Amino acid sequence: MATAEVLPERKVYRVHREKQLCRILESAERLFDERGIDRVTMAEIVSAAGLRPSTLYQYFSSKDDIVWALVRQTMERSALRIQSTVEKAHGLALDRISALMEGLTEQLVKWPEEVRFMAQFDALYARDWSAERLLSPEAELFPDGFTHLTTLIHEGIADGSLRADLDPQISMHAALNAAVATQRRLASLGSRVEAEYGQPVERLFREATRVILQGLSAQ
Amino acid sequence: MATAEVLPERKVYRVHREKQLCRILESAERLFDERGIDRVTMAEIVSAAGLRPSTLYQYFSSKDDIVWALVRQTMERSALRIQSTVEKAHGLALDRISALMEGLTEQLVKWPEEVRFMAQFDALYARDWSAERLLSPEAELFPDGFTHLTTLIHEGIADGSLRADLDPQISMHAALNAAVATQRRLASLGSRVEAEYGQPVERLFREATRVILQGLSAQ
DNA sequence: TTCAAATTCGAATGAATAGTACGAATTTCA
DNA sequence: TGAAATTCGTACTATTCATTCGAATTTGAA
Repeated sequence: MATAEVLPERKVYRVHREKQLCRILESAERLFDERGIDRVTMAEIVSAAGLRPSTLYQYFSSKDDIVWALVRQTMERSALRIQSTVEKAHGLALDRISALMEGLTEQLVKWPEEVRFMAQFDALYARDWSAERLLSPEAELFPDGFTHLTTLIHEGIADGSLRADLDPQISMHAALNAAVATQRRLASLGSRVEAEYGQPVERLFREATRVILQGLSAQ
Repeated sequence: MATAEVLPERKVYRVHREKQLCRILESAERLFDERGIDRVTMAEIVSAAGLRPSTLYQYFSSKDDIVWALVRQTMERSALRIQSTVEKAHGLALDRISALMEGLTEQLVKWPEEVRFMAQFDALYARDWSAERLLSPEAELFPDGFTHLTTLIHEGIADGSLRADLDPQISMHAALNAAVATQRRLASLGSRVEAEYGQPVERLFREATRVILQGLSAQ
């Protein structure tokens, strides 16, 4: 009692645990995408991951735990990918916004399951997620905070690439939100879109971002 | 066997049944919005409607039945409301599109729970809905079919209100889809949007539609 | 008021489900 | 090789769920 106890320094097989964690998350992600988050049971995840129930509970204490881990992972991944796309872009503000849209397109085409998962998150979890738990997707995209977006508008007006009548406080938020919303809805509807509109998802999304960019552009 | 049996002409207390049906659907709608479709149990719907389980099953054979009835009802209602908004609009194609966007705004502001419900539908049910079961939201809006949208672009280019470089085959689909997607995502995120962007949902949505319209507009 | 049929109720059933507990077997890695 | 970390196997509890069935109640027409 007199001296602080040294923490047990519990030994752990880190690489092994990391791999198991991955197995579980991958299985869960696939199942969530195939059947919807709320319809997937722990037992299914267990057997998809090739484990026993008691083992799974060594890693996650509930399905919600798994969901949140996946959300975090997915957001981080997609933020990194899109950031790297955007970083390559220089020049006019409009071009940088265009690069951002291109990043969203790439994600939609290459990792539609991720986008679908985030769409489920939007519709089901976003409303009662606690702020501490997670940054918003946009915040994840722009670590400097939303001032970055506001600045972008200012720069664009200054360099003549964006319309002068845009409102720095909200235009960029609105445009980005519209793009993300469109991306996620198209991912969710998937082949149904193609059947009804007779156009591939990618084409429709590109056209949507083109319209949005056109709406921001100076001429 | 020789003669066809006359159908029993089963007697039914129509007005009573209609009222009960309403009770059930209203209770279910509220619960679905509060807690998410897949997390609501039959027992909850039952008690929210003030019935016994066995009574509910006289009206709906499963939760899916209830969901689909609600989807149909919600789509019909919103399509009617928006149609009436659009019908009042005349003149340039751009103005008619603008009226459509205004209709979406009104719906978002006045009946956000309906929009949230449809957002859940998009994310969870849309992928495996059978075409016979339901028209798409856009098809519901435009009974004449999608040719209407294509025509609208043609007219807009002709009357000089829309950009000449739009693609009649997809521009309008893309714009409408973007607007609907934005509307549903904003409804889902709700107060979270306001907390993070510091702007009311309505303001953000109006700005998004403004950008989209600007992107379609000739100058 | 009466009566048959429509509707509701009460109670019960069986199936899934989440989550736990613990000792034995297996794997990891120093 | 050996100690410890991890998994397995199994069994168990308790809950929640959807659904059914026959009895009771209510309805509306005569």
